[in-house]
Amino acid sequence: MESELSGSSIICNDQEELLKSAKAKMGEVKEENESWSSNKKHSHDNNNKKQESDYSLNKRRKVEAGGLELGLDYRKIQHNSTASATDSIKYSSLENSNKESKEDENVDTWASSHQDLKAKENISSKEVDDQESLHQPQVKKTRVCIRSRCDSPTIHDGCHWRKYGQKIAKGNPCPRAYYRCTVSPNCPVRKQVQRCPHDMSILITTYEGTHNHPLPLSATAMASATSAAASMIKSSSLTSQTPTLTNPSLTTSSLGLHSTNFMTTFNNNPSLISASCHNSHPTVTLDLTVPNSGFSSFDWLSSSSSYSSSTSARNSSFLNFSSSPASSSLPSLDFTTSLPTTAVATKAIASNPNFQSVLAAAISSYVGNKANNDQKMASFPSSGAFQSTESGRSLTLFPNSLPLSTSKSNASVGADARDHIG
DNA sequence: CGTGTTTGACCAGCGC
DNA sequence: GCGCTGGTCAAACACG
Repeated sequence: MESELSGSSIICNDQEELLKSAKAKMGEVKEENESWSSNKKHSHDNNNKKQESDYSLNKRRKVEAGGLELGLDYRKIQHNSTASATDSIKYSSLENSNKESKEDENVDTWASSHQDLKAKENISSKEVDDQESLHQPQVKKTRVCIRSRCDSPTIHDGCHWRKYGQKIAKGNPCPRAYYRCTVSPNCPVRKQVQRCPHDMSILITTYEGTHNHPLPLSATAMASATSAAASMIKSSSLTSQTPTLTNPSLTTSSLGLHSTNFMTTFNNNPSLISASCHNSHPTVTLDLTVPNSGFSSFDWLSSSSSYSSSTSARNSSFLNFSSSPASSSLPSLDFTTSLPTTAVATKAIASNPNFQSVLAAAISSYVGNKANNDQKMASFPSSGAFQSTESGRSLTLFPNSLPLSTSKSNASVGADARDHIG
């Protein structure tokens, strides 16, 4: 299973080589630059100004951010976040088309540079790249965004990450952290972590790339979810027909009762789903932070923590899918036209097996995590999913891409989101 | 000493 | 062309 999952590529399997060659090129360029860097620095006032601007801007933003960090002391902000819980819900459910789009823009501009490099290099990679080049020539990498309520700096997804940068993004007082996978030296996978500016309790994690190495068990659930999500988008974009489940390991039958129940509930409430469409990056987003009906009975709704018990009402999921217009979109959906389409999209997505697989994987993660939490697990969970030391959490796969005027859907799965990072 | 984080600097893309 | 912004690099630093 592990190899199976690790082999399920999210986007492109040969990014390693792409990055290698790209980096090699960058290295060359850098060497060239360094040979004349002194000239450059002294002769180009613009650069100096730019540097000062960069420096002062970051300084200013840091001051404005008031020392905010990705980590979150829930107790400190509880009243705040609780008070803003409804706001957050409103934000997510009512204003998602606009505000969230803006937020997504902030969060989802990730790794475009790699795409640019890729395009520039015009490197022919195998499998997926071939498909992408053939069918999605202008589509950027698929990304999977996970929104979760989490008081730690990042969610623990089982992989090993190394932080390589942090930036204060425009429009968000919270810093955005950049991580790369260090399980394998050349693993191209990156992730971006940022807190939602409208609800500091929500952690937005965006994944991009495909692991080129076997994953630890604890990471397979996330990998499965992201892989399936990306596969769904890919298949949706590659064919006008209903996409097939590209990851056979992701079947609801293998995900346990909760997943099945969720699926049933979800399918019985197609209105909980909607679709939105953006340009550029096809992104899948699953947001379980928005309350909704029909899922409150899940026993893995944690009530063990003061936070979760007091805020269980807002523990739910919010499911979204979006894809690039350029890559078409979900089957039977025309995101470019009118938007009673939301209802149509909702149904189409709900019936999309890939969507279900994504959902199932995500739910599986929670279920597994919850179980592991209950056991105060200290090692990799056998059921996959996240590794957490706290009970209760909510997971969100979120589609960032575009602000198409479509409204977002919500499928609630209340899970108190308190992902914990290791 | 190895590993990971912090943070100022740098670069490229994009919009005006 | 210029400035803004996001993403990345890499030296310095922290930690076990």
